[in-house]
This record gives sequence, C-alpha cells and structure tokens, in this order.
Amino acid sequence: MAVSARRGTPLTLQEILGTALRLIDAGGVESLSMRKLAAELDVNPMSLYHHVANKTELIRTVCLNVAPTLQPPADDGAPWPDQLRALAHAYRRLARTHPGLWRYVHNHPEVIEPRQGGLWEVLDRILRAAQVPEDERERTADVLHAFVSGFVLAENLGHIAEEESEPAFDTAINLITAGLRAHR
Amino acid sequence: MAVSARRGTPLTLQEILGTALRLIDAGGVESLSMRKLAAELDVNPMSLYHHVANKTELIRTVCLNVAPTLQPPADDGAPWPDQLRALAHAYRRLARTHPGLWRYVHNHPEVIEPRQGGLWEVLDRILRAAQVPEDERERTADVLHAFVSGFVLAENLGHIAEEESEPAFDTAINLITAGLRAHR
DNA sequence: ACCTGAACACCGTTCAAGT
DNA sequence: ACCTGAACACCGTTCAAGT
Repeated sequence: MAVSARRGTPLTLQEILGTALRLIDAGGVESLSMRKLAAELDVNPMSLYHHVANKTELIRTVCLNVAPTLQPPADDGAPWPDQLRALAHAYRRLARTHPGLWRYVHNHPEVIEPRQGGLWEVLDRILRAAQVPEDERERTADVLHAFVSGFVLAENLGHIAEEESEPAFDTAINLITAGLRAHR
Repeated sequence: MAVSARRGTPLTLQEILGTALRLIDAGGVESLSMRKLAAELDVNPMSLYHHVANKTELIRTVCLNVAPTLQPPADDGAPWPDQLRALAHAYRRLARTHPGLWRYVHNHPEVIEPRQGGLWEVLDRILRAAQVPEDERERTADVLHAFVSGFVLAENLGHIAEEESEPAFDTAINLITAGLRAHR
C-alpha cells in the first residue's frame, strides 16, 4: 500500500492536476515547479513522477483538461456578426479565467494540436454565413483567430488599460465585422 | 589589470550583448543562460556580473539595443492603406529577424515601456489620414497593434503554414483597411 | 579595476531502495 | 503498487579573495 507518511490519503492524478491549475492560476506557468507542487500536496517531489511522466506532460494534461471549458456558443440563428462577437467573447472569457495557462497555450500551440474544441467549426460556419468565399475561408479563420488572440493577449499582459477594455473589445470586433462585410 | 587567464582581451559590454543576441537568435531567450553565455565568451560566469546587474537587465539591454532597428517608413505621401501596409511589413520584418527576442518582448511589454520607436507616432498619423475620429484614435491604434502582433506571433510560432504566409498577411492587412474604411 | 572559485538556494529528473 | 532519499546535472547570484 505504502501511503505517504505525511498524508493519510494516496495521491491521485486529479489532485495533482487540480493543485497544479491552482498554482498556475495564482502565479502563471513560470511559477510552477515540481518541487513547489509536491510541497503544496504535502508529498515527496518524486512521488509526482508516479502519476505523470514529466513536467511538460503535466502542464499539457492540465491544458487538455481546461480546453473543453470553452463552450463556443451554438448556432442560435442570430446574424453572423452577433455570433462572431459571442464566439470572441467566449474565447476571451476562458482566457480571463486562466490567464497564465492561456498565455502558455498561446505561446506553445503544439500542446493543443490539432485545433481543438468546436471553435474552428463554429468560426467556419460564421465565415460561411458572412459569405467569405470557400477558398479564403481557412486563411480568414487563421487571421481572425490571430487577431482576437492578439487582442486577448494584449489585455492579458496589461497592455490595455482596465477601463479601456470593453470599448477596445468593441472596437476590435466592429473593425473585424466591418472588414468582413466589405470583403464580401 | 587582471585580464582573463583564458582570453587575451578584456571583456566588454558590447561583446556580451552581441553574443547574447546571437544565442537568443539561435535558440530563443529560454535557451540563454548566464553560464552558457559565459562559456561562449570563454570567461568565468561571474565575470558577466561586472558588466551587467543581472540576467533580466542583460536581456532588457539587448532588447533596447535591437528595438531602434525598426525603422517605421517615413511619410512618402502614399495613400494611407499603403502606408499602413508598409508599417506592418516593417514590424513583421523585425520580428522575423529576431524571432526569439521579439517573442520575449511581446510577452514582456514592460521591457520596452514606454511605447518606443516612431511606431506609435506613425500609426497615429496613418489613422488620422484614415479619418478615424480623434477620440477613437488611441484605442484603434491599440487594437491594430494587437491585431498585427497577433498575426506576427501566429507566424512566429509556426501556426501559419509557410506557403500561406504571404497570402495570409495580405488577407490580414486587407481586412484591417476595409474595416477602417467602413468605420470612417 | 576586473576577474574568479567556492558556496547557496533553487531547478527537473534518474535510480535504487524501502513498505 | 506506491512512495522516498540520495544523487546528478543544471540554474542565477552573493561574497570574499585574488591580480
């Protein structure tokens, strides 16, 4: 059995992932160390390696657990600009809930490869509704994703003042929809 | 005098900065360590601290040295969409010359605070030419910067396929100019 | 003035040993 | 099966000592 001397309960993967996410939310991925995580769990650092191959895989697992939290809004029949705004809003919300983790994923996109979550399907549907020609749709989706995540990252890093946040988000979405409309 | 036993020449700040930039260009900021840098310079790790306060300050100095390399194109009287494209192009070029360093700055904007380089002045001039109303100009500049750097980061991270790079850049710029025009 | 070696407080991870 | 301690190869940085 060999339960930890310092704890009554055996260590579980869920416990590890939960605590890791908490530490990441608190101080960003940079602040997460295997040794600190183990201390937080009141366990020997090396015990973690019985549940997880290494640090990279641990972070990746945390990411893959959080990713499905993004629930891209379903097609409610609203005009496409409204749906685009709603999608961007959902994306931004997730980023704000886990800023450190989101920043990590954004800088290590390979972690979540291939493009996960209904996000890309929904985006494609919206671009179709916006009558973006088929041969430009994927490219346009890439560009829009880069634009919105660029904005979200700017916010995340405090590059955009708190009280400017909402009006700037409006400006961003309006610019995109106006651009798409003109492109039609 | 006390010149290094292993080297004939005394260590200079310029030499340190140059080698640091070379290592960063080769492997990103993550791969730069004081100890590796010292080894590359054939010097004791601790000698570096005679020329530089610490690692963060070293990287910051490298950044501040590279930043002026961005020469935002001067006002040549061309239509504003062309000037906007040229500005974005210059920005993107710098990012491609030093991908690792650019990524670092982009994720640590405080390094270059306040907004450096003629970039922001030029951007403001262009938005004026595009007849963006005065009270929206700063906000719009923030959004455009976030958009373009979002795109550049996506490229930087290999999120956009090599052969898609140029057409995607076109799509990005066209979307922005179309959006600005409609907003007028 | 400039350089250095030893030392400290951190990392991630391997491996052999404990229950 | 699960946990652990000692050990290794890395970090950044301080400090006292060398020339």
